[in-house]
Parts: sequence; C-alpha cells; structure tokens
Amino acid sequence: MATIKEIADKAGVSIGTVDRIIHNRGRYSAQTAARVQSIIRETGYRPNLMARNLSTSGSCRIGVLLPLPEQDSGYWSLPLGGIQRAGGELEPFGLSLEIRHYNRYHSAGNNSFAAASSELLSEKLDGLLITPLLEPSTLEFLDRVKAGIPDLPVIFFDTDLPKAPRLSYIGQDSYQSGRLAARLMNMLVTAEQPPGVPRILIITPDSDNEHLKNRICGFTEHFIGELEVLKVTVESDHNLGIFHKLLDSELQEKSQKGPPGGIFVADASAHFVADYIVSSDSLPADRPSLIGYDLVPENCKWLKDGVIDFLLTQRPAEQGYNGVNRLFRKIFLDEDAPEIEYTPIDIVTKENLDYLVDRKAREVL
Amino acid sequence: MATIKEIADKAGVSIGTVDRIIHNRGRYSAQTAARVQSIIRETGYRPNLMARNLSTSGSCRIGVLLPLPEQDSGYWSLPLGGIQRAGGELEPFGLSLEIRHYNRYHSAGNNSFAAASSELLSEKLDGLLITPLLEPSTLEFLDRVKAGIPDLPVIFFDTDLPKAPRLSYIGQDSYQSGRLAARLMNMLVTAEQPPGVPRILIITPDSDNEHLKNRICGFTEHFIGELEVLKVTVESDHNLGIFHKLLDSELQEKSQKGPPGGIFVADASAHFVADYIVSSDSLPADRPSLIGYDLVPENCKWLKDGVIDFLLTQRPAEQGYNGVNRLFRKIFLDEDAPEIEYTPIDIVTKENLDYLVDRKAREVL
DNA sequence: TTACCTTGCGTTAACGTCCACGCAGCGCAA
DNA sequence: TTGCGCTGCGTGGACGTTAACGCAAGGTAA
Repeated sequence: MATIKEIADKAGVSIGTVDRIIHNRGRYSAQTAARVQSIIRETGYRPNLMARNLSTSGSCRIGVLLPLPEQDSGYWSLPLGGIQRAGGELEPFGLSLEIRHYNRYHSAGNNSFAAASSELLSEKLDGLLITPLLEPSTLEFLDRVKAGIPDLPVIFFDTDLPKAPRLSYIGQDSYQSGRLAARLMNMLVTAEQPPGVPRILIITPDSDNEHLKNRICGFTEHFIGELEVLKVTVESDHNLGIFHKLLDSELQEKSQKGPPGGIFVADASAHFVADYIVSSDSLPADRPSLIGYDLVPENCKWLKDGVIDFLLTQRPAEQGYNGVNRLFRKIFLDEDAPEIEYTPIDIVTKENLDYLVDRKAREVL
Repeated sequence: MATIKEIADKAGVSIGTVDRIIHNRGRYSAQTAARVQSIIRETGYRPNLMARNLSTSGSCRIGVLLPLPEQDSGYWSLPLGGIQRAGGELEPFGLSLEIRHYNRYHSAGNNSFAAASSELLSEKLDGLLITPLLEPSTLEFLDRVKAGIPDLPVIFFDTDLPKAPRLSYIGQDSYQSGRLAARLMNMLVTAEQPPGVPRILIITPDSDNEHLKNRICGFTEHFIGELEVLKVTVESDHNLGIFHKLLDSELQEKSQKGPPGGIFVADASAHFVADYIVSSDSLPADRPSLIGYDLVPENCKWLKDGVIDFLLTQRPAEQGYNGVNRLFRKIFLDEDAPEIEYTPIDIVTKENLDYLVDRKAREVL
C-alpha cells in the first residue's frame, strides 16, 4: 500500500504539501495539486487509518436521541441495546456515544425533547442518530444543528422524515409486516377455530403513527374474513386498566356476535390484551388467536405461555446497531451508507424466541 | 487513558521495560514486573490499538475453509457472502482473508480437502474459520496446524466438533428448528387440507449429517398426525432426476393412501420437490404443503411462487460474518468469543423474503 | 587476567499521518 | 527603503507502541 511519503516522492514534493492537498487546507499551487491528485489516483492511495487515528488521537463522538427506554412497553430498550452493543464494539476504535432520551408523549411544549436535544447540541459531535417521532421539534433541532455544524451526518432510525436533511434511514416496511400478520392470522383462525367466517379484532392506539397505520392497512388488505377495528385511545402511554375496560365494553356490546376468533395488536401492547384474555371470564376456554409486535419482556412471557401465537418484529436492536455502525464508518472511513435500509421482518414463536432475545433481556424473563 | 509512558513513569522504569513486561519477553526482574503489573491494574491501562497496529504494521490474516459454494443447492454461497462482507468491512483495519474450498462429497481419499487445507497451511495465518464436515480430515488438519502454530485461534461454523481444539462454534439448533417446522406444518395442514389425519412425507438425503437427523427428530416428536419418512439416498450431490424417480415410485406404490397433505424437506433441496410437484400429473390441483430449509436461489423462487409455504433458515450469512468478526476481535483485541453461539431461527414466507435476501442474491432472482 | 556470557535495564528509530511552524520569494503600500 | 502580508513550499515533532540495540554490572570459564 502506498504511503503519503511515496506519493510525495513521485510528485517531487514534500509530505506536508501532499497532506495539505489531500485535506485541501490551501498553501499549494493548482499545478502541484493536479499532479499529486493524479498520482494518488494512479497508485490507488488510501490513507492508513491506524496512523490517522493515532495522529489525531481520533475520537468519534456520536449523539443518540431516542424516546425513554421504558416507553411503549419498554420497546425503546431494544434499539438502545443494539446501540450500546455497537458502542462497546467500536470503543477500541475511538467511538464514544452521547445518549439522550425524551418523553415522546410529553407533547405540551415538548420540554423533554427540547432539553435532551439542547444537551446534545452543546456536545462536540461528529454524528447524530435519532428517532424523529416529534416532527416539528426534530426539524427545528436539525436546523439548529445545521447552523452549528454545517454538514454533520444524521441518520434516522425507526421512523423516517424523508424531507429532512438526513444521510439515511434505517427502519421497517410496516405495510408488508401487516400483510404477513394477515397471512399468519388466516392460517391460525382456519386451523384452530370452528368453521365459518372468523371475526377479527384489530387493536391499535389511536395515534397518527405511520407505522401503525401501515401495519393495519397491510393487514386489512390481505386478511380473508370479517374485520372489526377497535381503536384504543390513550392520551400518553398505555395502561392496563384502560385496555381492560375498553375490551370489556367492546365484548359486552357486541356479544351477540360472539367472541372474536383472533386479535391483531398493531403495536407492542399485545401483552395487555393477553393479560385481559387470561383474566377474563367473558371469553371461552377456546382462546382467540393473538398476533402482536415486538419482543418486549411482557410479550415474550405471553408468547412462551402460548397466549400470544406470533410476534412480529423488525429487529430494533439491529436498527440501532446498524445506525451507530453506519455513522462510525461514515465519519471514520468516509464510507457511504445506503439512503434507506430496511431490516428483515422476523416471525417469532415460542419455538424460536430464545435465539432472538439477547442474553441480557433473557435474564429478565 | 493511560499510556505506557505514564505506567513507566509511575513505576520508575522506562517504557522498554514496561513493554517487555506486558509481552513477557524477558529481561526484567520479578520485582519490577510485579510493581508494573499492579500499576497496570490500578490505572486500568489498555494498549492503544491504533498505535500497536501502526507499529507492527499489523496485519491479521484469517484462513477460511468451507465446501464449494455451489454444493448443496448453492447453500455455501450464503455463509461465503457473510464472510466476504466481514472481510470487506474489516479490511481498513488490516484484515485479509485466505478463502479455500473443498468438495464435501469427494470422499475417496478426500484429495480436495487435503489440497485446500495444505494450501492454507503454507500461508502465515493468525486465525482459522472452518466448516468441519469431514471429521477425520479436519482433525488431521488441525493436528498439523497445531504443530506449526501452537495456539492459532480456530472457530468452527455450521457444524461442531466439540472434542476438537477450537475456540468456539457458531451454528444452529437444528432440533429446535425441526420442532418449529412441525408447528408450522400442523397449522398448514389443518388450515388448508380436508379434515382428517394428514399424511406427511419427510424427505432427507440419507446422510449421517447431525443437523438433518436433529431436524427430523424435532419434527417427528412434535408433529401431530401420520408421518412417513422417505430417505432419498444420494451418493454425491443431489440431482433432479433421482428425486423425481423416487417421488414417482413413492407416490405410485402408496397411492392407495392418497397424496400426502404436506412435505417436509430437511435440507436445502426443497426446490427439487417443488419442481416435481408442479410438473407432476399424479398430484391433485390441491398441492401438498411444503416446508423446506435455506434461502438458496431456487428455493426463493418457489417460495415467491407459492409452491413452498415456509423456508426455515438459521442465518448462514450471519454465521460467516460473525465467525470472521469474532476471530478478528480475538486476534486484534484479544477479546474472548463465547464458546457456542447459536444464530436465530428465521421463518421465511413470500411476504418477508425480500428483506432477508441480500442485494446480490436478489439480483439473481 | 582476559574473554565472553547473562541479567536488567534504558534508548531510540521506526510505523504513517497530521499540523504547527519556519522560510524564502514576491508584491504592495507607507 | 522598510515593513507587512501573501503564496507555496519544506521541516520536524507528536500520537502510542514495538523491537532492535546498547550498555553497565556481575558471573563464569579458560
């Protein structure tokens, strides 16, 4: 591999000049620049990263901004796990993380987001990984970032804001996962239920979340049978009592139709429904099939117990891990990340759960 | 972070002495060694990897030994993809790979394995990643390796040889995946078949492969219904003609029992069965359910077409990727790998296939 | 005694890159 | 004329580690 010294020798200049040309720090003539550039191209020179890192005592600080880990049934601890794993693995190479959380349901003024983002702004960052759930606040934050550090690489994960100035997005195809849920539900209800057209309940918080809408859209377009959508309106985070009351009234009111053959829960709160199912007397011993999302601890428990039949998930830990990794490689190696990266949709049953939950999370169960 | 110089100052010796103690290269007294060691512990000193790598112009050469990529319906190109991806990602950090293939069905004398392994032996290697399918040859090879480079880190993937002197194993829980296949088959045959006890065909090459045995064991122990095992004896690699003849005779002889309700193919050759199903007149329009293994291109095609219902897989690309990564981190950072690492069992349908197949493989389709 | 080990250190030049300097030559204004 | 700033370079130290080398002090054998 060629070194700066060799380039310098070939060009008949000193390493200082080559270095200035490479980093266009001025102090060279256009002619020498052209000569050196062409030699660099010819030799296929690439800087030695070890030397560079040693010399600059290269630190790569990545700011991370995501909701409080315990929110959404603990969903956010999953990407957080991946983020921290990547942070640990890349620490020997000079990476450090600045992780901040915000309350995604604290909408009145969004002080929580503002505080967390301001903290990040005051750090000297080389990259930014964020979940842009609160669109206006995020855009405002990015404006301020841009004013301070003009071309800071920013990666979104979980949710996209295509119009925002981001490097790339790592996330999920929620429509397709809803479609897959429908296929599985079709199998379940014809296999385990009495003949006849099954009635299916779709449970979703009444939020304007794109993912939830898309999952439900994918589900309804591909499910064969009668569907009924039950929106559970929750002001802030979910809550067991609310769910139970809503499900009670739902099943009482519509009891003439009989119990549902299956329930599709579009977010991570399937465990609330599972709680309800096992504790409720109004449902027959022949439980409805239940499909939900995400490997939060409570969901895993009910999957193991057989109350939840399937959990779908789109590898939140991998999203976090890849986000950090991509940013690091962008900053450290100037390697380009794909603009959009979808993580695979996993189908989880009690048979393959164990190998999908990482060790730390498994200890909780 | 503390440096060697700081350690040396605190201990009242020179950096040369500290270095010799760290690498126990002799030339120091027991007392100074003890003093320096304790200071190292106190300060939590860890060597700067950039500097080390720069100084040694550190290269990390990993030898890889696996079957020919096209064997087993092209299965081996999947881990190979992961291996090459890791190789590319870690190349900036000084990693280089020496990849050699062998013919796993060339059993008479196994010249192919011998040739490939000898080639690797003549390279100056820092680590070894191998698929030990041919046990005696592998053990012999490892003996020769050990004679040359006493404690070369060796990682097995795909298949384990617990008694061999290896660092760790990265692979799959094949029993559990068979069990999962049984659960899915139960759902399929009760959902899509006429009522009554379904008859299921299990197809497997008559090899002594542990994975295949375990998958079938897991399947038979958890399937509810009538089972019939059909062993397709193949001398070397699979072959379409053999499959078709065997299936023909199978279905002719036992036609009084009616066509099978489902077929479970325990290895990557489900696509041969799919070929047979669509081209055969002896089967009704109502096709048997079909569950197979692994995302080889032909399997993916039939999954997309709906002839194969489910494919199970245990992330072969991730196995290869992790193998290289673990070795690199062992060699470069002296970081310990877990002794056994199981990759998750994925359930693949036509709905989630796209995000599980990497770009290069997708282009083939 | 001389010659030649060994032990226990210290010194120093790499490794490739970055960057703060230094310096000559030139133009320009006071 | 001096002084100053700019352009276009070269020089050399630093980053932390490695490993070759040097060198006394002491031991041993001839």
